[in-house]
Amino acid sequence: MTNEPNVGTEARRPRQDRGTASPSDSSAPTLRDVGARAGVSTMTASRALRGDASVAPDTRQRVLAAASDLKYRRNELARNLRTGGASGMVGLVVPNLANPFYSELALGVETALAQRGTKVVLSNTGGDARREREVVEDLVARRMDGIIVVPTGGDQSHLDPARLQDTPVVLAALPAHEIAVDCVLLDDFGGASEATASLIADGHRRIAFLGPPAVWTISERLRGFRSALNKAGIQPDERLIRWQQRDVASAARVAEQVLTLPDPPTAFFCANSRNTLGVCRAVQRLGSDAIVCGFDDFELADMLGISLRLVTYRTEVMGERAASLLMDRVDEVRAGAGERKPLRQSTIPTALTRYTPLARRAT
Amino acid sequence: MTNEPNVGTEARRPRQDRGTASPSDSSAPTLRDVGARAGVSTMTASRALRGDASVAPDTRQRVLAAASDLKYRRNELARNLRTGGASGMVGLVVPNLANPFYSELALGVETALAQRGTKVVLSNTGGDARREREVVEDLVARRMDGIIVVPTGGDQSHLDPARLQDTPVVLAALPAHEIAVDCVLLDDFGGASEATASLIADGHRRIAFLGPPAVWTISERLRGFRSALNKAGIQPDERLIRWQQRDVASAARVAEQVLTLPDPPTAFFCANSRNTLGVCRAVQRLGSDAIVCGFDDFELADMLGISLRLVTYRTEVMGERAASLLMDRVDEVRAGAGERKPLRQSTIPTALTRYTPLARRAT
DNA sequence: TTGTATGCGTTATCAT
DNA sequence: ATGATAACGCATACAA
Repeated sequence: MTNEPNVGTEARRPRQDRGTASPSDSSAPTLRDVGARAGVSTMTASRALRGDASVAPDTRQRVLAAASDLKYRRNELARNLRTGGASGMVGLVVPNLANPFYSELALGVETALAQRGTKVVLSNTGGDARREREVVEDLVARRMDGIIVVPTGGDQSHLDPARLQDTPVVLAALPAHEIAVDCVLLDDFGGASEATASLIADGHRRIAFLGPPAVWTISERLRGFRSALNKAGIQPDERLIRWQQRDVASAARVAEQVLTLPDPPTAFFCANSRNTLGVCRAVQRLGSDAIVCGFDDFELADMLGISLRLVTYRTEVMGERAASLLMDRVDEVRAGAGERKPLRQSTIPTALTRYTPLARRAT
Repeated sequence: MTNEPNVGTEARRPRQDRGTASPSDSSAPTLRDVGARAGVSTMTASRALRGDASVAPDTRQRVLAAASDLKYRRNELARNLRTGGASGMVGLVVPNLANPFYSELALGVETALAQRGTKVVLSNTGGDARREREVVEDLVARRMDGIIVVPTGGDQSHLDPARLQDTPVVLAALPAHEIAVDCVLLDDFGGASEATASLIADGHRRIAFLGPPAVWTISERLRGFRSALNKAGIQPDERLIRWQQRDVASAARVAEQVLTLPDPPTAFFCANSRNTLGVCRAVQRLGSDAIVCGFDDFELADMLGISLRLVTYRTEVMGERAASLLMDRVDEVRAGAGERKPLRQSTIPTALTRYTPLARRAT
C-alpha cells in the first residue's frame, strides 16, 4: 500500500470489517457488511434484500443468510434520504393526550395510518400556542410527510403549508382560519340543534344552556341551540344562557342558581361534559326533575342514576378521516406539481344517545 | 465544457439552481441552495446555521437571510445519518390508546422526552402479539434510539435488545421475562395489600375478591389481597374469590351471586375498575351496605352515589420513569462500549383514595 | 446477473 | 474564515 490519494473503492474504506465482527459491536450492520459476508457487492445485497428479480437464486440465498446472521435491518432513514421519498411518518399535534377526546383521535389516526405503513409522531402541546409553533417547526425539520393538528389559540399562520416547505397540514376539531388546509370538524351545530329539538319535541319550552367560555366549537353549539328554538318559534330566555363555567363545580353552582329562579327551566342543554356533570349534580342535589341533555359522551353516563340524553360521536372516526385527508394531499404532492384539488372540509356526524339509569333497589 | 468524465464539483451538479427558484417548487431547499443564495459554500452555510464561531459576522448574516428567504429548514434526518447519531426518536408500543391507562402513560413519556428534544413514535397493537413483533421490527428499522413497550402476550423474546441491534428497550406495567431489559412496574402487590388491610382495620373479616382472568398484574393484586388477610390471621373463603369477570355486566352478576350467599361478605376488593363498577352496580341494586374497595382510579368515582376507596396511582409518572430509564440506556450506548450498568426495575407507588358521595336532596 | 460510479443532505476533516 | 473532499447507508443509472 502506497500513500497515493484515495483510489479505488475498497482501498479508501475506513469502516471496519463487519463480516467477522464481534456480536457485541455497538453500531448496526450495513448493506456493505451483508455484502461482504455473502461475498457480493453492496448493490447485489441491496437488490437481493429488496427482492429484485434480477438476482440469481443462490446469490439471494447467500445474501439472506448473511443478513440473518448479522441481524441486519435496512436503515429506513437512509433509504428514504436516497429515494428522495417520504419519511413514512406523520406528525400529530394535540393539546392534551390525557383527554379522551384527543387520545381517541390519536387512536383513529394511528389505526388509519398503520394500514399504510406510516408511523405517527406524537406531540403534546399542553394547550400552549408557543409550544405548538415550535413543535410544528421541529416536525417539518424532521421531514414529516404531513401534520395533523388540533390547533390551540386563534392565530394559525404558523400552520400554513406555504410556510412549512409545503408540508401538507390537516386541522382537526377546529376550522382553518385564513390558511389553505383541509379540516375535519364535528357537526357541532347539527348535534346541538338536533338535541335541542328533541327536548322541544318532548314539550319543553324553557330550556337552559350551560357551557364553558365560547371557543369556536362551543359557539357553534350555542348557535345550534338557538336555531332549534328559533325554528320552533320559541324566544330564548337570555337569563338561562350561561357560558362561563369551566369546571364541574361552577357548572353545578350556576345550575342551582338557574333552578332556583322563580320560573326555572324544565330542561338543560349543556355544551360540554363538565357542564353536563355539574348540572347532573345540581339536579340530584335539589331533587329537580329537569331533563338533562348535553354534548359529549362520557364513561359511566349510565351509572349516574339520572336520565341523560347526550350528543355522541365517534372520535376515532375523526382521526381516521383526518389521516385520510392528509394522505390524499401527501400523495398529491408526491405525484408531482400538478393541479391541487380544492380544499376539503369533512364533517363527522353526531348521534343522540339516551342513557337510562338502572333500576335501583329492585326487590 | 468538454465531454470529459465528471470533474469538479459544480460541473456535475444535476440539481436545479434554487437560488432563484420559484416559490412553488415542491422539494425543500437544501444547504446548497442557501449557500448559493448567500454566495458562500455549502459548508459555510452549514457552519453559519449551526452557530459555529468560526464564521464571520457579516457572512453569518447573509446566510441567515438567505435561509430565511428560502424558508430553509435543516433536514434532521440527513443530519442524523451523517453524524451517525441518534435519530432523536423513541418508539412507544401500547395495546390500546383509547384506554386511559395507556394514554396517560403516553403523555408521561411524551412529556419527559420532549424536554430532551426527543420525539415519540406511537404504535398501537390492539393487544395483538404478532402485530407487536412487526411493529417493533419496524421501529428498529427506522432507527429509534430506544423503545418503550407495554408487552402483550407471554413470549417476550422479540423484545430482547440482543436481537434488535442493541436498541435499548424498557418494559412498562409488566416485568421482563427472560430478557435483559429495564422495567417500570406498578406496586400491584403493595397497593392491594394496603387496601385490603384498610378493610380489615375497619373490622371486615369476610372480604370478597373480584377480578378479571389473571394476568401477571392481577395475580399480584390477588397475592397482595391474600397476604393482608394472612397477616391478620384471616382464612379467606375461597368461594368469595372470583376472577373470571372481564366486563362490568359479568362482574355485577357475580357480585349479586356473592351478596346473596347465606353468609355474604361485608366488603369487596376488586382487582380492576370494571369489576369495581360491576360491584357498585350490584351493591346499589340490592341496597347492600357492603363496602366497595378496588384497584384503579376512574373518573366520576365521586359521582356514583356510593362510598368508594380506590388504589390510585399516577400513570404519567410511570411513563416519565420509563422514559428516564430508557434514556439512561441510550446515553450509555452512545457513550461507548463501556460496562453496562446492572438491570433496573422501578416501582411506582400507589395510594389509597377515599371517595365519598355528595350529599343528596339537601334541603 | 453483477458491479461501478454517483448522489440524497448533511457534516468531519483537512486545506488554504 | 472559508472551501474542497469524502462519507453516513442506501438506491438509481449505466456499464460489463
